[in-house]
Amino acid sequence: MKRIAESTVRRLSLYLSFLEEIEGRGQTTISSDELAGLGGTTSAQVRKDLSFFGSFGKRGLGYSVPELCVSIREILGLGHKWRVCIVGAGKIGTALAQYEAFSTRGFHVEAIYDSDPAKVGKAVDSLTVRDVARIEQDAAKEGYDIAVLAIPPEFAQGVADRITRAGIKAILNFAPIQLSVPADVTVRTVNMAQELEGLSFALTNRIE
Amino acid sequence: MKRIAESTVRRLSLYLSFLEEIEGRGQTTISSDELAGLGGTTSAQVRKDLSFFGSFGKRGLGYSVPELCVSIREILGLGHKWRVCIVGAGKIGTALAQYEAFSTRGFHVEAIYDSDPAKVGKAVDSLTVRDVARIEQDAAKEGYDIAVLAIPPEFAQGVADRITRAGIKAILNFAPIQLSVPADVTVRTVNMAQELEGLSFALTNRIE
DNA sequence: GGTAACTTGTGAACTAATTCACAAGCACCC
DNA sequence: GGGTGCTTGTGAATTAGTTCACAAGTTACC
Repeated sequence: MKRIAESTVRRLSLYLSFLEEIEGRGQTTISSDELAGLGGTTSAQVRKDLSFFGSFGKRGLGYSVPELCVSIREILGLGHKWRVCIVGAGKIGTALAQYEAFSTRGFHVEAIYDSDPAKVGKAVDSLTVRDVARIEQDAAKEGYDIAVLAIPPEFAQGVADRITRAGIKAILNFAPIQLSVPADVTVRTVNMAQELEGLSFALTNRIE
Repeated sequence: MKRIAESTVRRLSLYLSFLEEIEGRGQTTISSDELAGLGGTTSAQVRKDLSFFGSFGKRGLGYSVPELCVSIREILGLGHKWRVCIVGAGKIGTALAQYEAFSTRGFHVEAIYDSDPAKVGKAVDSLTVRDVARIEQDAAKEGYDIAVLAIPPEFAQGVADRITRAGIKAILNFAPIQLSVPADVTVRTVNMAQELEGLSFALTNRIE
């Protein structure tokens, strides 16, 4: 299988969200052009993105909305229920634990961890904050697929090392730091400072 | 001025965070190769990124850490104090209002808004939640530069329309929706579902 | 059955981004 | 002052990603 660009995967995820809404409205077919319009891209881009994985449409007709939903879900691996653990029971960590978009899309938050003894044992939604010291043994036992790091940057690399050694292969990192992990581990970093600085750059360099 | 790629801006932001740390440790010069190593890129990439904006290094020596910090801050427009307002006083909105990385990097949260009467008037940190109905007049009066949207997706486009009409030119959007805005407005969207689905894809398609 | 109106899937062309590779500049030392 | 060892800045080459353009397939209708 040819390497798939990250931009393609991001767009597939976007298409899926549109398709789910459209499916909810009862529309049964959609053309690449219509889907492109919703996502701010081009019809050729939509067709190319899908073509990496097969052919899902009917010439002259377009795509069946429900079928395309199923196909994209399959491509993205959304058939599974992924087991997620959150590390860091601060503001961001607890907000994420309660974030509904997680569960509604097949990502199940199994546990939340912190190193602060004052937080361990407290309830967050239906979960109890666990001591991060246990995370390796829990990871082995519960088989977490994804770890979400919502901890201060100075601890992030240490925790990343420990959880990757424990076998976790995917990390969603909210710490403003570049994690280094083994090649078979995938990291996505959400860096608010970086996003804001991108906006700052755009505001500053607008008049050219 | 030639159009600068978003990836370049992201990396500049990353370099800056490394440089600030390095400056704190008292190191006075750095080579493109060393900086590249920290950011997981190549020395040519670092030099090319900087070359779009001028020449900041000394051949044979490398870059002066403090000078490069200043230069990148200037490029990114971090000299200003940017005025930020947050829309949505839910979990994410309030977490963001208290997020320190905001203020330490020159982004000053001036106000937080919500439409829920039960939330309006409540305190969040040193701010009082305001009624979102006021946001246009406040924007005009206080001159917000950046709006952060932390509201449910069904309201996001409506609020985006209102604040762009009120003159805001930059939006950091946490709603899982594609915003459509006038061409002179910059939007950065942080879409957690998209990030998680990217991880799901990576986990699913790892063995090839 | 034929034709008109669509729309997909995909090589080819193009554009953007990254990496290469090397001349030119600087510091240090003899 | 000239040589040595580095490191930048940047055109050229390469690689990656997007858009074009069109053959081929589908439906609707006469």
